[in-house]
Order: sequence, then C-alpha cells, then structure tokens
Amino acid sequence: MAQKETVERILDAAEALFAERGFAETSLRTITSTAGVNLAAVNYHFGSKKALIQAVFERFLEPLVAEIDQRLGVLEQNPESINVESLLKVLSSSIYDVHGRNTNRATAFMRLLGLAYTQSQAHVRNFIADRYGEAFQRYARLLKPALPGATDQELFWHTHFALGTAIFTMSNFDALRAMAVNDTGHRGSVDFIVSNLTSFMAAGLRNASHDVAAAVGHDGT
Amino acid sequence: MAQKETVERILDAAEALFAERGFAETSLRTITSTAGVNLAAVNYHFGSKKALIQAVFERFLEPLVAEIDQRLGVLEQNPESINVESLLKVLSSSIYDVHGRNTNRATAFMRLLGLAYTQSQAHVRNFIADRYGEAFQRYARLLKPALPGATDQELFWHTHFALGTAIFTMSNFDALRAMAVNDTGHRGSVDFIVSNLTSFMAAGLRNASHDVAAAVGHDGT
DNA sequence: GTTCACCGTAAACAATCGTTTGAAACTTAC
DNA sequence: GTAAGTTTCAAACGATTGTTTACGGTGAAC
Repeated sequence: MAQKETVERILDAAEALFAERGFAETSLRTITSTAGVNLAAVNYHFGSKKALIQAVFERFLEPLVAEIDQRLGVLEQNPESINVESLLKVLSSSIYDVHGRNTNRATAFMRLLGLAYTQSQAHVRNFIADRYGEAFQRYARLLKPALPGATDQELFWHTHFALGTAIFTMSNFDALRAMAVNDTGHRGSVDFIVSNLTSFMAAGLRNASHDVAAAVGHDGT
Repeated sequence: MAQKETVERILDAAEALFAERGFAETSLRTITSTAGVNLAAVNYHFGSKKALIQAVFERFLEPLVAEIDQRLGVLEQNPESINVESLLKVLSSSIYDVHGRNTNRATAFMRLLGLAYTQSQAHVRNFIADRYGEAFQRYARLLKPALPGATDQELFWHTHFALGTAIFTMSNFDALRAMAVNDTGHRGSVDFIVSNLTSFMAAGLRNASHDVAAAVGHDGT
C-alpha cells in the first residue's frame, strides 16, 4: 500500500491546496501535513515542486483530453452536425462525464487551469502546450469551418475570449455563486449556469466577427 | 527631491514587476534594486508589502474610476444613447485616455487588474471593493435597462461572463499576444484586440438571453 | 549653533521556503 | 533468516523572504 497511497494522497492534497491558494502560496509543508505524509516524500516521489505541479495537471488532463478526443471523433463522422454549439457541448459534456457529479473536483480543476494561465508559472504552460497542444489544434481545426467569414486572427482571439469566459467563471465558481444568491436570491443550478455560459460563448463567437468589422480596420500590426 | 522621488520610483518598479510576475513572486529586494533605492525604503514609506500593493492599485485606479464616473455622467444626460456598446465603450475609452498612448503601461495595468481577481490576495479584493464598489454599482444600474428581457439571474451571470472575458484577456495579454503571433503570424494591435473584445462581450450580452431560454428550464435552484 | 523632524542606509533579524541527508522501517525474494 | 531494494522519517541544509534596528545625513526653525 506504500507508494500508491502516498503518491495519491500528495496529489489529492496538492490539487485542492493549489486550487485554493495558488502555487507559490502553497508550501510543500502544508501539502504534506494535510496529506499526512512526510515532507521529504514529495521530493522522493516527484523530484521537485515543479514536477509535482505538472503531475497534478497530468492526472487531471489525461482522461479529460482522451474523452474530448473520442467525442470529437464521433462528431467527425457526422460532419453536418458540427457547429459552434455542438463543439462547445463536447467540452462541457466531457468534463461532466469524466469527473461525474463531483462538482468540487471539477471547479477546483478549472481554478487550476486559470492559475496555470495567470500565475507566471511558465513551466506549466509549456508542459500543457507540449503535452496537449495537438488536441487543442484538432479542436481548432473543427471550429474554423463552424465560424465562416472569420479571419485567422479573429478566430484566434475569439476562441481565447471564449476560453477566458469559461476559465474565469469556473475558477471563481463558488465565489460567483455566493454573489449570485446575494444579488438575485437564486443560487442557480449547475445546469442553468453552464447553459447560460455556453450560450454566451456561442453568441460571442458567432456574432463578434460581424460586428467588429465596421468598427476598426483590420490592421493587426 | 527626497521623498517624492523615492516613493514614485518604488511605485513604478513595483507596478511593472507585479504585472510581470505577480505579487508573491516579486520580492521587495528586486523591487528596490530595480528602483535604485534602499530595501528598507518600502517599509519606511508604505509600512508593509501589502500596503505597497494597495498603493500601486490606488495610484492607477483613482484617475481611472474618476474618468469612468465622469463619462457615465455625460452618458446619463443623453439617456437614449445608453446601450451595451456605449457602456462598454466607456470602459475601454477611459483606460485609453487615462494612460494615453503608453501601451506598456496600459497592458501592465490590465494584467494587474486581472491579477487582483485571480491571485488569492484577499486584501486586494477587499481594498478595491471597499474603495470602488460604489462606482461598480452605478455601472450595473445603467446596464440593466440596456439589456431588456433578461431576468435578474441572467443579467447577473451574463455580466460576470463578460467581466471574466475581459479580465482573462487582460491578465494574459502578453502571453496571448505571443501565442497569436505564433499561430497567426500577426501580433494584433491593441485597437484591434480591444475592438474584438468589446464586440465579443456585446454579442454575448445581447444574444445569450434569447438563446438559452429554450435550452434549459429556468429552475435556478 | 542647537534642535528637531524627516529620510536614507547597512546590517541584522526571525521566519519560511525547497531540497538534501543518513539512517530507520518496511517489503520482497531467495 | 538473511540480503536487497524500497519507502518513510527526523533533522538539518543553504537560500530567500518580509521586517526591524541603530546610526548617519540633511535641511529648516528658532
């Protein structure tokens, strides 16, 4: 029971603590103490703190990307069913299916994804880009014909706008829900929020290109 | 020349370094050394690192919020001119006018705004909420009639979706631009990106409500 | 010329960080 | 039961962190 238990306990604790406070703000000592293992165990099993961070991402991204990839394969067999909404649905459904009803885990991971972008940790971005860049490119290839009329530049920025919308919302999910119940009296079901989020992203992707053309010259310097 | 020079040199260096690496990742020693002042000067003039962080935000939020507030006052005198686009334009124009053509400062400023949300620094969020919460509420009051047909719940979530889009883009501005030049060959001018961002947010705000109604029951549990 | 308040400086402070060490405890295999 | 290999452990390492101290310098007030 030795290794596997220790390694997974470290990963569980690290995942939760990183999501809660960030990478630099979480020390190995708080990780190992909440995991109930010795301090040296992290460097023994993972080698370094950076490697631990990457392992946390790897554990989560591996099954998720596999699920997305498989669903994209299914979608490609019915090309006429490919559109913005169905492509977005692939993502939300994959997250939901891979990590099931464990909403805490899913939101914790989304916060991690957001932190990977925001915290300067370049090695995390490089790791993700190296490891899963191919999957992202496949997704982008399918999205492009679903948004006819958009230039490559527009496609890039609009997809990252949509990505940002999702990451921000998920990474602050609990805080936003608390504010929502305070402001509106309704907490909002997960389905309700995800549906609204998907609609927002789809509307932005679909309509931004048409609206922006008149407002600015496409210099792109 | 003593005090003013030192204080502003510290603020300049801190602003640039915080934007570049984040708060926890920037030590007082690197701040004071790039500012060319003594290490103890930070604690002497500001009291602590937290107070320095707040001072950095205060220095650039103060004129910005004042500019936004003034523009909202102008807008309110022509109520028929109030719509989603004009309200979003108030924000982008204010940033542009306050920090002028100094693109570096503006993007650094954007990253700081994003970091304020993302980095767990609770004291920053509390400071901003206490200081500038009133201005945010005024903006929200003007936005509501600009989005007729949306329920309070939808209004809340969609505005926070838009907020997330902007914050994510801002806080990763340089990284996204680097990816853009890699993927598309174009870096994208600030005007181009801001225009696309505004269009994306406006499209999302306008159209999300209509699209979502059919897709999910408005349970909001 | 002395006082006084303010500012800059070098040095040290205590705390915390990630990492390493060397030996004990354990598991596995023969 | 012994040897080999793996995992755990307490302790320490060197480096870096934010903060404080004690002292030197400056310039205006009177």
